[in-house]
Amino acid sequence: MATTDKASTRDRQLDAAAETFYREGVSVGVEALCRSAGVSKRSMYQLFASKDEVLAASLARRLPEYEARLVPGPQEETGTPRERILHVFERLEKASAEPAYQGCPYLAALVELKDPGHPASVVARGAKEWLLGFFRARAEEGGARDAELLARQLMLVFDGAGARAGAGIETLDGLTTATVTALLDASGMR
Amino acid sequence: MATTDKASTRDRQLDAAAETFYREGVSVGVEALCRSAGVSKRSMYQLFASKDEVLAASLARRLPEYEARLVPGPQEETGTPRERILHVFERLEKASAEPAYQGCPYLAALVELKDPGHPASVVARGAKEWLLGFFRARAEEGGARDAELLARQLMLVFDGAGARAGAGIETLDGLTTATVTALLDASGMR
DNA sequence: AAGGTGGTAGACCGATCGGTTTCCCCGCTT
DNA sequence: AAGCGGGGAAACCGATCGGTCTACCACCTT
Repeated sequence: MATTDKASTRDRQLDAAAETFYREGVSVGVEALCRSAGVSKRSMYQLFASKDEVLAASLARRLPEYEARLVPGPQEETGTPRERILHVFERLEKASAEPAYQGCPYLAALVELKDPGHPASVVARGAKEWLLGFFRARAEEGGARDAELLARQLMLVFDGAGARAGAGIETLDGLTTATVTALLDASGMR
Repeated sequence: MATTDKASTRDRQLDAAAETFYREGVSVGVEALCRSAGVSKRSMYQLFASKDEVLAASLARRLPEYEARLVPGPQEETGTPRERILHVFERLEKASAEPAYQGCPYLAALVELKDPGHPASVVARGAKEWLLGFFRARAEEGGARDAELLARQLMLVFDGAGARAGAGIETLDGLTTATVTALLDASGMR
């Protein structure tokens, strides 16, 4: 049948790979990757040229879902710009409370692969760029005095909170929302 | 002579190891570690039980220097609490401008070794705890409304900025000092 | 029923991992 | 000068790395 064609097999492998990479780190072995996907090495290497490509593709595959979780309505502008920004951090705090939380997978990939030219690093930078752009757009809508500055400040808080919560040295119950509120107020955003 | 006794040999190995771990990541091989220290594996394993121990010891060895760079006078309270906090971020921004900057080595270790029980993770958590304590003490001295909250906010900014600058996706010229100033003002600190 | 076809398990490859051991030389002691 | 001990180079160990390939099996077509 058509539901088990190449594409969906590929997607299932990428979903399993994304979860395994996230749980174990990017240095996890190909064997473990295949085991978690329930597929043989031969099959995986028929779809992907290398482990690096699997990593990059698995990060890319999660991107739409990642973005949709932080920003629910892509077009439907639900709420004020301020509310939409705060919503991102509420989702972050919620996610970080889960026991399996390990921090933002895109920032983790950038840190673990120190190589900026790695295909997965390119994907990860794209994810960060997208969120920065979202913050900047909302900051402009909200009339911040310096939208670019505010957006970069919010990224600092977002990535700092993700990294610290993921490392288990911070708990974030209301911490980021309190911080972001202070920064929004200081920026003159309504 | 006494200057080339066990202790100083050990320290030289740890200094070289710290630099190599920082440059290459914690997954660097023992062989490269020995090469950079100019010592054979045999000698290194006479001083350290395992690579994990070398990593933990090398992070611990850098700790006093790391702390002194962020907080110049340990006892001599130079400047107001606000100035002393801002000084930390000025040093961070200065360090992050160097081309070899890779982010805070302690946060990187926590992210790369996902194991919180790893001896190096314990050292790294200690480094983070120390800075948090410094911020909290200054926040109290400065009369912040909620010193603990402010200290945690500053750690968010510190680690977020270090991670992003280290990953090469942020530049930090004045970004953290502007952010911290806004947070200090919002906290009611004088 | 016969003959593909595609995917699986897993052997296999050379390289490298962390760690141990052998061999040998070099410098110190007496 | 003879002997000793520490350390460097490198062989070596079993395990694992990323990646390839063979052997087989289950199913689909005709």
